[in-house]
Amino acid sequence: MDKPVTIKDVAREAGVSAMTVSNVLNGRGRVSDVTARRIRKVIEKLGYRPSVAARRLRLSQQWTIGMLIVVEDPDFLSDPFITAQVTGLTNYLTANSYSLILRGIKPSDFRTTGLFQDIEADGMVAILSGDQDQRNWFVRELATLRAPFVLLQEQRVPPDTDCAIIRQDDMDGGRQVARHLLASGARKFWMLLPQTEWAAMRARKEGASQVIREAGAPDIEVISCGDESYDVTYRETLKALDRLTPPDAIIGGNDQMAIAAMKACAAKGLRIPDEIQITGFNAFDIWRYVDPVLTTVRSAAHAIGERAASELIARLQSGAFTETEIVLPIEFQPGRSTRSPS
Amino acid sequence: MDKPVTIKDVAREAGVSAMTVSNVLNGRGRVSDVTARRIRKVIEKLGYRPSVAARRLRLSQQWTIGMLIVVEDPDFLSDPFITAQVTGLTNYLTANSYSLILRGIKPSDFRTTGLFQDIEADGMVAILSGDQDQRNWFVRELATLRAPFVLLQEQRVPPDTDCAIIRQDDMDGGRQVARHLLASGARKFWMLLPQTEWAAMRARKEGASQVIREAGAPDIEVISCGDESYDVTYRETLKALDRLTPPDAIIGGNDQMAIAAMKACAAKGLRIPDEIQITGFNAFDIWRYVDPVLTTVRSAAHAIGERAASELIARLQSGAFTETEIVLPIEFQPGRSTRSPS
DNA sequence: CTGAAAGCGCTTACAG
DNA sequence: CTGAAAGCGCTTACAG
Repeated sequence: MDKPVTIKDVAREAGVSAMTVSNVLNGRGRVSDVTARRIRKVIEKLGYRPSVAARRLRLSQQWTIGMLIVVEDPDFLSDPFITAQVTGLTNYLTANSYSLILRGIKPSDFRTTGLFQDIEADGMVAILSGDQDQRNWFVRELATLRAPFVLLQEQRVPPDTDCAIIRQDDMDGGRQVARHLLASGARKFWMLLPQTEWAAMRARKEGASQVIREAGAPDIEVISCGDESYDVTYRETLKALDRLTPPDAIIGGNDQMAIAAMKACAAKGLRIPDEIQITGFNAFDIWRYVDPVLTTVRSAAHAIGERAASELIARLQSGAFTETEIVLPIEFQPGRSTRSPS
Repeated sequence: MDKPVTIKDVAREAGVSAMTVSNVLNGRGRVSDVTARRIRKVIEKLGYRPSVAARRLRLSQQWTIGMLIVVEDPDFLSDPFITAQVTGLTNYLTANSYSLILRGIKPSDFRTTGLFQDIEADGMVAILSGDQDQRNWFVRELATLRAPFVLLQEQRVPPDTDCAIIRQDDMDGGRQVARHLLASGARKFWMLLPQTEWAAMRARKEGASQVIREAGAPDIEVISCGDESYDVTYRETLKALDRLTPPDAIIGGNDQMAIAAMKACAAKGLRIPDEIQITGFNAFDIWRYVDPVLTTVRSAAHAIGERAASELIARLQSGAFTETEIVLPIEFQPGRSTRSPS
C-alpha cells in the first residue's frame, strides 16, 4: 500500500538531517534535548520503524543466531530434551536482543536448504544426528558458512574449526544409572536405543557399559527401537521379551522409551521393580506421569541452551571461543521403577 | 579475519560484471552456458555466499515470518500444544524457503522487545494469552507493525485489521466431551483451568457448559489451577476434593492437567472411571503414558501451524487474506478414564 | 550541536 | 548475450 516511512521522512518532517535522527535512535553523538524530543515525537506520529535489513547491511552484523536441528523425524520438536534446549537458547538471545532463526532439516535435505546457500546469521547452534561419518560431514558443511558455531550434545570437538561443543555429562549419567542398578542386584541389562545415533545416547550407553564391565557383569544387550516413538519402542520391547530371557533391568535411552518399555513389561505381567527394573533419562515432566514414578537422570537441557547462547555471543564479541568443550553436570534421580540399593 | 567475498569478487575473478553473476544466481536473464559454468566454478572456488541482508534491503522483502508467543511462563515451549504448532509452522516455511524467527515474551515485556521496534519479518504469527482486554491490546500493538499476521487459537477476528485467525474447533471438542460424559451418567462436573486465560481453554469450557446446561445438569464448577503445572494442578485438585463433594467427572483443560487430576484422585482412593471420570484435551503422546489411558480430544495442532504458514504466504503474495477465520475440526478419542456410554 | 557524502552488497530497468 | 548506473535505508568518520 503506502510506502513504509524511512529515516529520511522522519528527518524531513522534523527539519533535521537523517544523521541526527540516527543519532537519537542509537543514543550516539550529541543531540540537544529539544531536537531529540521533537524527533521522537515525529517518529511516534509517523509510526516509523527502522529497517533492520538496512542496518544489518550497513553494519554487516545480523544480531541473529541460527538454530539447526538435523533429524529424520519432521516432528523435531516433539522431544522435550530438544525443546528445553531451544527454549534456553531463545530466552537468552531475546534477553540480549538477538533473534533466533529455527530450522529443522532432514539429513538428506542438508545441502540444498537455504541456510547453506546464504548467510543470515552471525553464528549457528546445531544439534546433529546420524553416525560419526555423517556428523563429521555436517560439521564440515557448517564450517563453510564461515560463522562460529556451537554443537550441542556432541562428544568430540572438531579440530581446527571455529566451533565449541556443549553437552551434559551423559556418560556420567550412564555410569550413575548402572551403579544404582548394580547396587540393587541387577546383573543382566538391556538398553533401548533408537536407530538414529544421537551422540548423547551413545555416551549414556558407554558410561553404563563401562561400569557394568568393571563390575564383571555381562555387557549390555542393545535393543534397537527404530524411530524411538512410543509405538515402535513398545513393540520392539515386547518382541525382545518374547525372544530372549528378560533381563534384570532395562535402561531406556530416554524417559519416553523407558515408559514404553514399562508398559510392555506390564503387558507381559512382569512386576516393576521387583521382577524387572527400569530407568529413563532426562527427567522431563512426563517422568512422573507414570506409575511407578520413573528412576531417571535430571538433565541440564535448559542450561545447555542458555550456555550455547552466551558462549556464542561472547565469541562474536571477543573473536574466539574461550572454551571449546563445556560439560554440564547431571543429577541422578531415583524413583520407584528401581529397587533401592540394599 | 578475511573479508567476506562479495558478488563483485566473483565477477572480477570470472571476468564478467556483477550483474551477470546475479543473473546466474537467480536464473534470470539470458546468460550463455559457458559463462554460467565459469561463474559457478568461481563461486565454488571462492566459497561465495550471497548476503541476505543486501538482497532483503534491495527487494524490501524479508522471506521471514516471526512467531511470537506471549506467555508469562519463560518455559514457553514446554506445552506440546504449542510446540506442535511451531513445528508445523517451521516445516511449512522451510519447505517454502522462508525463515522462522521464534520469540517468546512475557506480557510485561511486550512493548520493549525488539520485535516491536524494528521490522524484520514480512508477517507474524502469534499465540496470545491473558484476558480479552490484554489480548485486544496485543492485537493493536501487532497491527502497528504494518505487517499481516495470523493469530492462533483466537476465537474472534479483530475488525479492520490485516489479520486472520486459525484455530481448532475447541468449542466442539468441549461439547463432545460433555456429551460423552453425560451419556456415561455424569451429572456433576468440574473443569480444571489455569489462571492464564487461553482462548482455546475458554472455548472448551463454553462448549462443555452449553451441552451440560442443555441437559439440565448444574453448570460446571471451575477449579483454578494457577500456572497449570503438574504440581499446582495436583495440589489444587486435592484441595478441591477435600473441600467439596467429588464430582462425577473432571474435565481437564488439557491432557497434562487431566493427568495431574488423575493422580490426585488416585491419591484420594477414588477409582477411575468407576467413581470418577476424567478427560483431557489434545491427545499428545503423554495421553497414553498413563493408566488408565486418558479419554481426550485429538488436536489439529500441527495442521494449525502449517495452515498459518500457508495462509500467511498466500496473503503476502496476493495482498489480502482470502479467509479471515479458519476452524479446523478436532476428533474425540475415548480412552479408559471414562466409562463407555450405556 | 548538526550536516553532506560515502558505502554496505545486492538487483533491476535500460542500453548496447 | 552482457554491462554501467541507480538505489534499497541505514551509519560513520569527517567537517563545520
